[in-house]
Parts: sequence; structure tokens; C-alpha cells
Amino acid sequence: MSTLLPESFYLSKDVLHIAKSLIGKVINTNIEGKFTSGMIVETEAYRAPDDKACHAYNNRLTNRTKVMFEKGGIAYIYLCYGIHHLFNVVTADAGLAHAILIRGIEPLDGISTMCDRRRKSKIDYSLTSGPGTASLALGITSKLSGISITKTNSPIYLTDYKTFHKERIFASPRVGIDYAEECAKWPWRFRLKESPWTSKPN
DNA sequence: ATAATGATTCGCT
DNA sequence: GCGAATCATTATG
Repeated sequence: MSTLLPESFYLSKDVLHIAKSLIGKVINTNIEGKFTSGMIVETEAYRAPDDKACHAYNNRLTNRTKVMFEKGGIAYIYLCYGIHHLFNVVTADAGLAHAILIRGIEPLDGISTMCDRRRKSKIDYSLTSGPGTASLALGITSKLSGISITKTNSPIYLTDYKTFHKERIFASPRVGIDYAEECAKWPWRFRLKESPWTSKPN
């Protein structure tokens, strides 16, 4: 059996370290009576105040970003391009706006439910690769932003699963953040090497 | 109160 | 490869 990731997991280390550690962990969702889960294969770290790509750059505090300033172990979910609900894990102590975007998962349980939500008749590699589609397949919406992810009775929680050697985790620049100038080059995107469930290489 | 925009995806070429 | 879809969030008046 896999064990629940405790709150201390999100507080003990730097967000970059935790982003790497999340590769191989499992995200479980229990939403609208349906249980789904998948192994995380791709993440990106966002770290205020000096990361221009982070919504909370320079500790900008708004109604949306305030969730990131809370203590680690909760979900930060927001709508992008008016269509996609992107799921992030908040880390670090209260006052530090650090978060990790989940960009890709490998489906494990509830695959038929995920296909329904994605309006696909059968499973393929596009089912959960990419932050918007992964959230959709798992049933995650922005209404759930701010909830705890460290309780098994929560609609979203993470569990331990596999540990990969660091040689199998590939770091590269983040995508979709050209506006962030020099920060756009920082290798804060982490992928499981040779996993077909990640979005394509940069 | 209003207007601009984006941590994306999908369908067409 | 390119562009549209589509709306909460944000900054500004």
C-alpha cells in the first residue's frame, strides 16, 4: 500500500527539491463520487519572490495568489486561457509563495472515468499529458483551490509510490513563460526520462 | 465599470 | 507550424 504524503513533506525542503521528489508520486482525486489516480511524471517549480514566471513574483499578493502564501500541503488551482484548470501544489512555510505545477501524469485508476471527462472513447498518450488535460482527466476545477491535500478524506491527496534515481529525472527550462525574461531559462521543469506520458521535449 | 491578457489545447494546413 | 477558443483575474478609470 502507498502511504499518504504528510504535511512535513511539503515543508522540509526547497521547492526545487520537492518538485524532483514529486516525480513518481501519485495524485489521487475523489470528485463527484469518482475515484481516479495517476503517477506524476512531469512538474515545474515556481518560486516567489524572485521568479518572474511566478504569479506571486515580487510577493505580489492578490485574491488569486494568496493561496500560495499559505503553509505547504494545499492545492493552488487557477484557470488559464479561460479554459484550463491548472493544478499546483503549494510548498514551504506560510509567507513563502512557492508552488509546483503538475504538468503530466501516467493514469493508474479510474481510466474509464478519465476518458469520459476527456471525451475520449479509449486511452491514449494524450489523455493526461499536459497540465490542462491532466487536471481535466482527474476532475480538478478551480473551485478546489486552497484545499488541503494531506488528508485521505480530501478530494485531492498525494501518496508515495515509486522512487526514481536522479539520473532518470531530466531537468529543462520551463515552457510557456517567454515573458519572464531571464527566468525563462531556469531549468525548473522536471520530467521522468523516456516516459511517453510527458509533454514533448523543449 | 471596463478592457487586456494568459503557467494551453485542439483542429486545420 | 498557426490561430482560435474563452473567461477569471488583473489593472486602470
